[in-house]
Amino acid sequence: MRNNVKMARIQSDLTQQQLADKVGVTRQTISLIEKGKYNPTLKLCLEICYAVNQSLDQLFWNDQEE
Amino acid sequence: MRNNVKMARIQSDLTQQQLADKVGVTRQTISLIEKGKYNPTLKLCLEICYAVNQSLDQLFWNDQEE
DNA sequence: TAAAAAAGCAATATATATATTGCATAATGT
DNA sequence: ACATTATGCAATATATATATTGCTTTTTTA
Repeated sequence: MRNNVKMARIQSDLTQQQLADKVGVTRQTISLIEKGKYNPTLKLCLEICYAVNQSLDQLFWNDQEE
Repeated sequence: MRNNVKMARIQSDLTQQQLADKVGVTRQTISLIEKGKYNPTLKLCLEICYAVNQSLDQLFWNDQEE
């Protein structure tokens, strides 16, 4: 579940709390997603994309690992 | 929750059941996702992408609706 | 046009994403 | 150094994604 949320958040100059508020979840949820310990829903992924102006592929794409 | 899963699945010449088997969920889950009545997890979205050789953006991107 | 296959759909059960609270640790600024 | 802010993390609670079963309706094909 690796992703680029943390990098994109920092580039957007947002704290975890600020991003959480923007997308309507708690700070913990953002923290766990950044750490790769959560499997977020598509809706939340999209909201994070909108919040930091990136696409799904930019933030969440992973080549298929065997 | 509109998406392009149904189109991509048909282009890949797969039934709902075959796609479900490929990605390890039930036919119902695929059906509801195609109908836009589910909010799938990122992991499942990625597995669907791999199964039909498309990207997240191709299958699941939606412009932010206000 | 009838049989077979595919898809829709409803109800209930289960697994897990997310919330909540609280505290510990790390980072940042003064 | 100290105060402040940001982040990590654990435990429990809740909401919801997904499974399961079974039946109906639609689509495909012979």
